[in-house]
Parts: sequence; structure tokens; C-alpha cells
Amino acid sequence: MLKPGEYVRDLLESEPGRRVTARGWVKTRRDSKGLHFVQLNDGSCFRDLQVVIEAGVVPEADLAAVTTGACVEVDGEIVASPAAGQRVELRGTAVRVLGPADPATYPLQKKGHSFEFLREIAHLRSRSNTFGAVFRVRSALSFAIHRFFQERGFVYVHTPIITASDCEGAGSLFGVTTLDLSNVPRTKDGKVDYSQDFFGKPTYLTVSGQLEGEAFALAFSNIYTFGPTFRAENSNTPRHLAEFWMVEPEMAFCDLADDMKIAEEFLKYVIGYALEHCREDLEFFNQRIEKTVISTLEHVVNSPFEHLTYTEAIRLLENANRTWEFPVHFGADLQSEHERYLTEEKIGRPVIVTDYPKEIKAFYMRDNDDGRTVRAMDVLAPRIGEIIGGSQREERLDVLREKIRAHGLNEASYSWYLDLRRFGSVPHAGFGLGLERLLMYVTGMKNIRDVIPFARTPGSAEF
RNA sequence: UCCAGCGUAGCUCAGUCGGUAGAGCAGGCGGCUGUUAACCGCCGGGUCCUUGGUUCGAGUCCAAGCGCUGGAGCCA
Repeated sequence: MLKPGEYVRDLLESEPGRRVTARGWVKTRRDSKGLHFVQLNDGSCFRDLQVVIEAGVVPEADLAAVTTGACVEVDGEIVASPAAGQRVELRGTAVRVLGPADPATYPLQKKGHSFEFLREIAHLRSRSNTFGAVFRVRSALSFAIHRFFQERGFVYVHTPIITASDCEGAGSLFGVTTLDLSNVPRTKDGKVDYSQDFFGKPTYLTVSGQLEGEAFALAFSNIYTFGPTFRAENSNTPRHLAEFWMVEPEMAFCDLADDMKIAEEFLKYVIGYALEHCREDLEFFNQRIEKTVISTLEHVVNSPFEHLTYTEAIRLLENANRTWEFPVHFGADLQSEHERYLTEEKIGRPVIVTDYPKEIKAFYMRDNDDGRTVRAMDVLAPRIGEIIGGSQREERLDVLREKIRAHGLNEASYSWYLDLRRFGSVPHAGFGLGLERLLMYVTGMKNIRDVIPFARTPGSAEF
């Protein structure tokens, strides 16, 4: 395996004279009379290592299989490059092809592939410039997320993937079962007999780790989850996946103001981390994908987020002097066109909207004293819309029970959740951030399927 | 799920008024004293998404289906 000092990234930083063995995949090869040029990449950085092999140094047979896509190992010496484009290059003296790739059938060419085509070869697309950069940034952002919370004393908790609570809108959950679907056991009255299923009752893939996260927050004060989340909604958009990764911090002794404060601090931290540690990749995105990403990110890091209450947002939209496809009035949810107007036209940077009408938000959000709004907050970002959704949680037992009833939910199935209010309850708050949404924002990529390694969307679960 | 668009070579696309198919790139071969999406020459390469219909004749017109993309809804 490659060790620190042996990655292409390290070889490119080496001084001339160092004898090395480089390993990687051939991105492209050019031949000139007397010289062969091989671009080698091992995924460690955006740039390729240029390998130069003089004619006659290496047997023709060894060179023949050095084609685009092949995996090779090259012995040689790092030398100063006499040509523009790279500081150093590798003068190759021996080449071993570890895994050949037939150039006639290898699907990645040296130029111009559409993202649609690359999605069909998701097992190979990570070797391309764009996807190499996307997934390095994804890794860096994931690390930054952990670092942000760990530095602040948050405990990382693994909430369950399989859940029995069918709370938030039953139609959107994936069922989990070991029952034989071609011969489902029935009860006397004809319903599915889940008592014979693996868990003895209906179970689903989680849509959120929040409720379990609250249990841990009321033991460890500050916690976060970071894991996969599943939605069975038939959403066919560039912003939705059936399987995606979500970060959900939950803080005890915390109100909505603190919640907003840490959400803003968090976004600025992880974006700042990417600006500092993913410079080459971001410059590529800035040049080829979205020419404003770097300036946008720098702007986000350096300026305070705008704050609006829902009521103020509605007033701004009403006064916008335009006709909305979806009418604006108190009690209406903010639609894409409204979010876009607020973030892109009116304000031009992330906006935190708070205090939504209780009817359009979840049962667990804390009631405000006005009786009609709840302590919810959404962070809206230009270009991608909602990037964070959070709230202060209802910590009062009697009020929460009433809200469960008002939302038409079954109190019995929330008994453990209510216990948290029964024993040592405290004001607490949290939020959820979609990793892929963040990644779209940071890279400028336009389709969420292009920021996750192997996308799961309605009708598609390849690889 | 709704609305719109698209489906032609490995990839990106062109294809006029309905008359049996083209380019660039990629690939192969050859050339070129340092290339950078190298360059120059030659060569091979087609289930025109599927099914049905109209027509003497369909890549082209019509219908249905499938797939993909974009917009909307749901949301992170």
C-alpha cells in the first residue's frame, strides 16, 4: 500500500534527485518521437504526476500496455521539468503494468464526458478530474464536521438505522422486513401479521436520528449524529436522494438563539476548512463548474447570516411586487421560488428564517408564547435552498403530549420520548444538515447524484 | 407524482421538404526532438430506444411504452 511520502501528492512536492516508485492509474498518454509522456494519478490530489520515458530506456513490450485506464508502477527519479506546466516530473526507468485496460473499451476518455454518462459508469467516474475532486472534498468536509463538534466537546452517537417509529409521514419510509413478500402471513382479519416478522412488528429505515439524539443529549449535554438517512419519497429532482447522509447535533441547555448561533458557526467552520484544505480542487470547480464558488464561499465565511422571522419573510415576499406561482400568506409554506427570491435576489447570502406557524412544522418543535408559531429555524442558501433545518424542542411534558395529540399521532408509541420530559427535562435544541446539499454548495455541482459515490434515486440502485 | 424536452457510432452531437447515415473526439496504424484536452495523415466502427401505425418508401410523421434530463411538489 501507499504510505505517507509515496502518494503522487508527495512526489509532486519532492525535490529533484529523489529516486521513487510511483503507482497509480494512467489518465492519458502522449507520444512524441523519442519521448513518452504518461499522466499518472492515484487520487491523492487533483494534479497528475507527469512521467517521462525516453525511447529505448524501457522495452517496447512494457510500454505497449501503458494505456489510458491501466494501473501501473513506475521506477524513476524526480527531476526538474524543463517544460511549463509542472515543477517536477518523474523520469521513468522501469514500468510494470499491474492491471492493463483495453483502450478500445475503457469508457473514460481524456476529454469531455457529460455527467449523465459518467453516472452510468459510477464505478469508474471517480478516476476523472471532476469526481476525484468531488470525493476528496466530501472526505475533507466529513472530517471537518467531526473536528468541529469534537473540538467543542460533543459526543458522537450512532443512532439506529432501523426504527419502529413510523412518525413523520408514513408514506415516506422504506419498510424493512424478512417476510416472504410472495406469501405474506395474515392475521384473522386479513392484515399483514407482523408478529411473524423479524422484529415482531413493522420496521423501517430511519428518516432521522433526532429523537434518539435527544435521548443522548439529555445524558451527554452536547451530541451529534452523522450517518445515512433514508426517504422513500418519489422525488425526482437534482436535490433529492433516497439515501443520503445527515449531520444532526442536539444540545441540552440550548434555546433557538443558541441553535442558530452554532449552526452559523458550524457552516462557516466547515466551509472555511474546505477553503483552506481543498484549494486545488476548489479552484478546479471555480474554473470549470461554477465560476463563483470560491468568492461565494469566502463571502459566506466572512459575513454574518441574515436573520428573518417567518412573519417578516412573508411581508418581504408580499411587498416584492411580483406575482408568485404559489400565493404568499401567513400559514403558507415557503416554496422554492420564495426561498430563491429571499436568498438570491433580496439578500444574496444565507438567511435564517425562524418562528414558523405551528401548523406547517413538526410536533416536537417548541411552541412560542404567541400560540401560533414554533421555535423553528431553516438556513436557506442561495442556489440550493434549505441546507439546514432545526428547532428548539418542546421540553414541557404536558405541552408535548398535547402537540402529539394535535398532530394525530399515537401517544403510546412516543412513551420513551415523553419519558425524556418526565425525568430531568431541560430546554434543548438541534438541527439537521444534509451532507450532499452542503457538498453541492461547496463544489458548485448542480446535481446531488454527482456528489454521492453511488446514488440511490427512484428506479435506480445500480452498483 | 405532475409538466416540458431529449433518445442517431464508444462519447458529444448534426441529419434540410419523408428518398436506406455524417462530423468532431475516442480507438487502431503510421509520422513528428519536450508533450500538457499535443499535433499531422490514413483506417475500422450504426438494433437511428422499443413496439405498432401512416406511406411506394420513416432517423424524419402519428400513437403507446421504456429510459434519461430539466422544472414543480415532498424535503435535507
